[in-house]
Amino acid sequence: MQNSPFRNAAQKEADRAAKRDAVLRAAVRMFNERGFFATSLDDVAASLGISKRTIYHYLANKDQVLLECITIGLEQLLAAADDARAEPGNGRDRLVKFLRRYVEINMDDFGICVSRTGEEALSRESLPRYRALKKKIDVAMRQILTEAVEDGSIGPIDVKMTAFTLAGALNWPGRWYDPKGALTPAQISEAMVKVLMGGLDPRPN
Amino acid sequence: MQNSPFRNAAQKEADRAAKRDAVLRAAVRMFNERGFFATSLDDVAASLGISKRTIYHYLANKDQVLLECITIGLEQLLAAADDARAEPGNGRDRLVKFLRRYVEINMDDFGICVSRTGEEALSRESLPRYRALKKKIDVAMRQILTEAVEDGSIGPIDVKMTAFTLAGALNWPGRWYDPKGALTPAQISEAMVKVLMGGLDPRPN
DNA sequence: ATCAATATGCACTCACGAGTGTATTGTGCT
DNA sequence: AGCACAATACACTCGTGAGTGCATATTGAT
Repeated sequence: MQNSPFRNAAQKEADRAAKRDAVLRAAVRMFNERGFFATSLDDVAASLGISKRTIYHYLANKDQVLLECITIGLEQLLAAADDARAEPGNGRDRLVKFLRRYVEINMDDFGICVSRTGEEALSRESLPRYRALKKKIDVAMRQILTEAVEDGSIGPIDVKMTAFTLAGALNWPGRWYDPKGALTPAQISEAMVKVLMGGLDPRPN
Repeated sequence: MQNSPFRNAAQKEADRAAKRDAVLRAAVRMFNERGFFATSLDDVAASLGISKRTIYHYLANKDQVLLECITIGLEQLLAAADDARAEPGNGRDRLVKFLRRYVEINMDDFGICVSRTGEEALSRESLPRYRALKKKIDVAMRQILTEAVEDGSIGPIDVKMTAFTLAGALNWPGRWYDPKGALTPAQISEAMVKVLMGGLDPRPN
């Protein structure tokens, strides 16, 4: 299979995907740095040494650039939920696994983009897809919480409010995390999950 | 003192302040609804039945409109910290008081604006003031936490990470709170604080 | 070598929105 | 009455950035 057009076609496909990916990666970094609205596609193109027109060969418009970035981030979160649920141990173990990973994703480029971007940035057409993914994650979170409550490995908390509270706390690092700071994502994630699991009230021990 | 020019001058001042205030109130609502960048001052003016030029008689530019809105929100939070610290009871009581109020402020128009607005939206000139206020609140939060740890009314938590975790959780309602929803701010605030204080782990009781 | 398709750049249009110059109206003061 | 000043509107400039038409370059296929 030296010169089969198949392999070649696949190669082309891969090339194209790699370029598209590079655009998204450059875009998400600039979105996170300067904000979505303060970033022009001309800026993104310049940072890659290409022209804006080229970007439009891989992505339909600015809105789609953002939607793709967010989708990547959200899909990482979904994958984290699936992974956690496949884990052995009790409900609490799976929950902790999920939370730990959730925080870490929120300090990754695409995750940061998710936690920094509100609905206002997306177009009317992109919103349904965005909301659907968000919903899926919320459902997964509640499911994991419910299972943990049911097997008694965490206390009998209000699942809905707890899911909201956790989501807020876990998303926040996307706002202040500094890769050049002293703490690593793993340390931050561990400390935050500890606070959330243990609560502030003193524990008899 | 029927026709004293003093009263008149004061009256004028008050009129002016009231109008300025009305502009800010209209602006903050639209910022929250559609996002800062998607809101033009023409829109804000139209919603008040005035022309954009009038807005510029009360505020220097769009950046200042935003800064004022955020400042109002942040100052409410600062006031909440002061109030809480003046409260009787132990450290935990004061902390709970502060947290409860913090959440509620984040469901008020100006508070929502604070939690929805990132640094990217502000101009270089406005940032120092913004950051200074943010810092003050963070300091106050840590102070309250430290006092509670020291008098033993909450567990020996990591103050810095806890402050971050709390801030995230408490700010989140600004993103999803819907005034037309079933839950009142007081209910949400109570439930969230309960989750944070108690944690997820089961408590022997 | 040539053709078709894909990739890329250049230069443009177009809309929108921040901010302003100037004219007009209203209001209290003397 | 007339003056000074605040309030407000209208109509404008000007920059910026999304998106596009067209021309060119590159590359794989025959």
